[in-house]
Amino acid sequence: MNQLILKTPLSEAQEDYLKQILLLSSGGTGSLEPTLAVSTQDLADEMQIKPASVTGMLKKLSEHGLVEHEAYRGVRLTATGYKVALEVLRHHRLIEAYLHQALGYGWEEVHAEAERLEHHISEAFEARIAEWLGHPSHDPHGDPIPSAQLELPQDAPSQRLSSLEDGEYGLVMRVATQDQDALNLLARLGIRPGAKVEMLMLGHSVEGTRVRVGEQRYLLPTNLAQMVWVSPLGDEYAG
Amino acid sequence: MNQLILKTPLSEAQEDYLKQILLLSSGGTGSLEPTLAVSTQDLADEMQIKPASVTGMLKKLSEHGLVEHEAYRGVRLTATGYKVALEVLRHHRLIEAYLHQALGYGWEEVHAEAERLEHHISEAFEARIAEWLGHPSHDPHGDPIPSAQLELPQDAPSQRLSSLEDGEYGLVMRVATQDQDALNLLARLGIRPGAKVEMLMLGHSVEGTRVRVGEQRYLLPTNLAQMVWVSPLGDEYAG
DNA sequence: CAACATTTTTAGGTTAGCCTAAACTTAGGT
DNA sequence: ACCTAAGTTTAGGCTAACCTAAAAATGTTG
Repeated sequence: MNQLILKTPLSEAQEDYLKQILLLSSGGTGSLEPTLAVSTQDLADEMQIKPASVTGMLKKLSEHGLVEHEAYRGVRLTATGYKVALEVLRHHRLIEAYLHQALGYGWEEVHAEAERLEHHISEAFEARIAEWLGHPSHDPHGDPIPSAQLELPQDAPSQRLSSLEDGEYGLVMRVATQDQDALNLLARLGIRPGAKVEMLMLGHSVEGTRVRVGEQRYLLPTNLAQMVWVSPLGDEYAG
Repeated sequence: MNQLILKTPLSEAQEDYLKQILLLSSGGTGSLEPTLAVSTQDLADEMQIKPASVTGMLKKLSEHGLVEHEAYRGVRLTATGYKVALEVLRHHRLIEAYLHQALGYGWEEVHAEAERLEHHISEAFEARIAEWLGHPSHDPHGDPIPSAQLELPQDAPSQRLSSLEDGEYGLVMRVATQDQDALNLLARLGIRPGAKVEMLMLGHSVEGTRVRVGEQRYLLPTNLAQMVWVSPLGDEYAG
């Protein structure tokens, strides 16, 4: 319903740039407010292309009024660019939710498929799957889905699993990575949105982060523990 | 299941060429046996591009061993090219069926959406929607869907609606056009797979083709009546 | 069977989006 | 304040898939 009207329809590459600028500028906290400027390098790393190619594309996006690019100082989304990025993100996350709930994909499997489909569905398709899903506010990774009006749901505050105190319990709210191997591992351990995780005593060490999920104890690489966002439960919820 | 392994993954454009060569070479009869060679001109017309562009692409497809192109004499699919074309067609028609049955699209609306999606779904997605649908043999237009092994269902013989005798009844089996306006008109009149149509007395004239659908009588442009394939029912099934 | 209209190919050009290599900021350490 | 490393931009290339214009092959027809 919120079909944005632009002079030129955007290419797949252009949509991906805008989406990545949004994700990087909001710093992976899930809040999606485009605060910081994003560097050419960071975009290049994220998109697996060379910085020189990024510069070229930023010039084009800038001419189209979708970003503001100050040479050597990074790039920011304009109001229009921000809306387009949210629209792409809405497509992506609705598709993830649909693949999971309607077609039985595992929550860790949906990203790659959504990544390709997000650029090729119509507004009608978006509307129909949103309807089927009951207009969900979050995707299977716990990421917020912009509404049809491109507004973001208000998320309860959460913290990284790695920041829980020894003995503290957390309810997993988000798994914030797109790395397929990381997703596979976390899925295998049962660390997914809705799961309860305990930070073990002496849980923080150079060897990693020690946690309990269900009956099992795991030594988790700390960088993985940083990708998992939890809402603390207090020790009384043990079990 | 039947993921074809090719040295180079094909581009969207290449897949479209192979699909169109298959559809044109089987002459729109629905049988999908690649009998005739296809001319550069016909491909150019169908795909809305210039003949010169077609020649260039045929050269490339020929180098990849997907078609045999004899200069000035048209093009044919090789065995490999035929399989790829069937795979693309399977994607297309499964998607059409899924959009219709799972997401409530009208049968006349599904083509455009499927046209874009067919190139961007994984084999896993194909398998899941095929499963959900119960491995259908035909899409919402009545076109046959190649099986996962790329075999085609055996269709009962049918004839064009325009070839029914005066007073004869026909059961609509296929609506063989991709023209959106033609589809809209036929859908509005209730002429869809499964519908029963009567050829009226004096039904054939230069003004068009006169038919009855349900309670209503229509003067149908004859070219539209030629797109509709029916299985004759005999007059006794009146009503 | 020669001439012409049609079809097809060739030759050369465009745009999008990537690349490499080299030149140019900018910022940090002393 | 300078010098260097890191980050960025410029310049020049490449490929895919389209285009136009002109040349060449085909086949139909008088």
